[in-house]
Amino acid sequence: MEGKYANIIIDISHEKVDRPFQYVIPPELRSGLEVGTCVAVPFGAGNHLRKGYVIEITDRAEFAPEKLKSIAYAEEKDVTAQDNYIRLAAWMKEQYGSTMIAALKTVLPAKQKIKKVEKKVCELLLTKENAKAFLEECRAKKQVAKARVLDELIKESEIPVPILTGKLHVSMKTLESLEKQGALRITIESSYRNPVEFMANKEDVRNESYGTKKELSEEQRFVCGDIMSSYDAGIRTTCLIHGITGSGKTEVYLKLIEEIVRRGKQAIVLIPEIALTYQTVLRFYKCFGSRVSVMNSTLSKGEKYDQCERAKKKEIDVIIGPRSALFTPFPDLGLIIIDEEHESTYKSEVMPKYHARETAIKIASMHGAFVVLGSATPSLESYNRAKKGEYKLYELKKRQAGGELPTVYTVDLREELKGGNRSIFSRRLHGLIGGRLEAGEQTILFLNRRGYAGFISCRACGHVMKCPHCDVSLSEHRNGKLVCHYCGHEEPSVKLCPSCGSKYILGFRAGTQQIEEVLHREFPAARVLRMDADTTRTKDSYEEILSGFANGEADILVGTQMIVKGHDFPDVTLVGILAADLSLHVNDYRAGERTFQLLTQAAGRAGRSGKPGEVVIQTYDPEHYSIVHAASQDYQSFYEEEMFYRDILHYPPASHMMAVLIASSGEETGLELAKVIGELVREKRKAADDGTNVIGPAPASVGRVNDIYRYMLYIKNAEYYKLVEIKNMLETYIGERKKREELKTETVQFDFDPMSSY
DNA sequence: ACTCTACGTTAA
DNA sequence: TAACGTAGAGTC
Repeated sequence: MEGKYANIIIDISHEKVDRPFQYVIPPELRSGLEVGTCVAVPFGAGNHLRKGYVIEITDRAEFAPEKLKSIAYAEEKDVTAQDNYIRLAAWMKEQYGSTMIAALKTVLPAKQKIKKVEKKVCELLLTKENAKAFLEECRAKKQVAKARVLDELIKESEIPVPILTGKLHVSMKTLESLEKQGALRITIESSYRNPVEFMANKEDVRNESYGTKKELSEEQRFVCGDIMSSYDAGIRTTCLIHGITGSGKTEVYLKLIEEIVRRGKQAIVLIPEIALTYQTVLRFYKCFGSRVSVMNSTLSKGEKYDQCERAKKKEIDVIIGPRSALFTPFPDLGLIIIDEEHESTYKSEVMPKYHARETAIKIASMHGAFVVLGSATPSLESYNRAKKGEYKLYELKKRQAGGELPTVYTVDLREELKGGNRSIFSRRLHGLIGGRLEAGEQTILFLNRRGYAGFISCRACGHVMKCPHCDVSLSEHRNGKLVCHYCGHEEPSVKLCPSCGSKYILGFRAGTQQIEEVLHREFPAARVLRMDADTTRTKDSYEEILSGFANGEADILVGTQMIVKGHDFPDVTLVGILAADLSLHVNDYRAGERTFQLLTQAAGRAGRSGKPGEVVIQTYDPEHYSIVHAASQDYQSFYEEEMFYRDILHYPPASHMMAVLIASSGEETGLELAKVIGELVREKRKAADDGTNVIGPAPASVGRVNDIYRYMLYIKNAEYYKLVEIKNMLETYIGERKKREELKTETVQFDFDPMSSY
């Protein structure tokens, strides 16, 4: 790449210098320099040579050119892990439309707070008498700080540095000077803490009931064997394991990791944060002991840093964690496993809005590793790729404990209304709950209100108000109008159902709290646990409720989607899904897919340990394909029907879609810019004639945040790289207008194949 | 992280 | 007022 200047991030862990600095590229380095290259540059007043990373090469001087210094030299092109990760950051910036800094920050392991982890200790080297003499000498020289230190050290010969610098107000300089004079020594004790050992203490590890190494079933053995022999043959194709709920995917993961570790490689296991529980971690700990570690959001930066260091030094072979664990710097990475691959938490919500699946595949290809995806309800994206042969598909069709899949009843709530039942519980569900209480078995009641966004539906016939252009539900605005958040289509609110004329057409309101109250009224003897955002403020309370329920401390658990993930409840034989429609009609094209996933996962909770399970799905729309196929536990049919709709409407994975968020402090200026951008893309693409489809602009569903107005554009194209081209074009366009100071508060953000609605 | 600078303290 | 110490700013 041509360019006179290089923007460089200095390798110093301090927020104040955590930004690019521009340097002149000397002629002899013109050819050999690229983004990601490690260079040495003079930095600061002392012009000390420091390590840095090239993040951009440009012709534009962004700083007074006469003040620019020159790069001293470029590091030899050794393929260190670090360089790999810089290149990964550059890839993410390009793929997902982010700043280089943001990409680097997500990719590079936390370097900060090293001091807190390293325990620095001051140790007196002189004898007490000599020290006293030296102390007097310092007093004489008016070196009060030094005197203070010596005074303390005479009392106690070993003192941690933070105490000296903190309480005694002594600078590091003073201590160093004392060290030079030979009065004391500063020693660094670095102590790693292993969060797994911390978690998995005592009897639990020896307790056999927590599923130790079981014999693999024939199915499981076949999958492991086939994957490993492909690996040994040098094949690195991504694998998708589609295994029904309870088919024992974790056993397959454990076996695969064992094989990979035996070959001297390391493995990363990604799980949705919500499923990262004591139970899960313990299973891995039992297999790999202290060679496994956890990464999660409750760890401090220092602890995260520890994990990275241990990974680099090969002190661990396996790391378990959420999305961010992807960037654990293993030197010989062999395998990345993504469990519950369809989960939307694998897509980052902040810049860079990367998807863990694609990023994992990129990382794997950089390391000669491969990726295994696993789910009972694979995302349409993954299953589509498996069908096209891009991924290798494996199926696990048998339940591990030999149990049958539960019996599913679909209850039509419209019929309940006709029959005069206005309760939250249908008569069937009510009866079954009573039966379970008598039999002493457990029940889970599930309210899937994720992304619930005020859709309007008819209680009598189930009709839902939809956009005539986008096939997503219309949302009710405060001004009473119904709005589509993809294209901006607006229509007045309705009093009577346009389909059947009933006046019972309105939004849906019910919370876990109301359900709990009704339960107390109807089943006074039942012990009820409730789990939602209110009752799980802290991480521990979440764990407490789940394990409490698993241990039989309650008869009924009421909760939102958090209860259907991860935990095994052997005594649950009834699952009630109270309003399956809630997740069906959010204003998002993935609503059908999400509903199918939630229902299947929830139904899979019932009857896990041999005892037969029953599931009741309550809905106003029993004919909807998501509900029908979830009830019959038929992924294949669901996939085909959903894919048919995606094809027609060019939604992912049939096509790719880029969401463009335009934010501005001005209501008009924002809309104006959104329109201009829309037209710009339309013009350019009409000329190219490549099937690009521009939708909008429309106000975002949260149209104003902190007095910033937000507008959305959606751009669709079958080719991902075409969208990247458009993104790059828009980035330059915005950059130029910013430089001419035509744009000030306006910002533009991109989200590729979005998982969340705006 | 390191250096520089400006300001504060202190003992003569 | 020098000499020492310290807090804060800036680093292309």
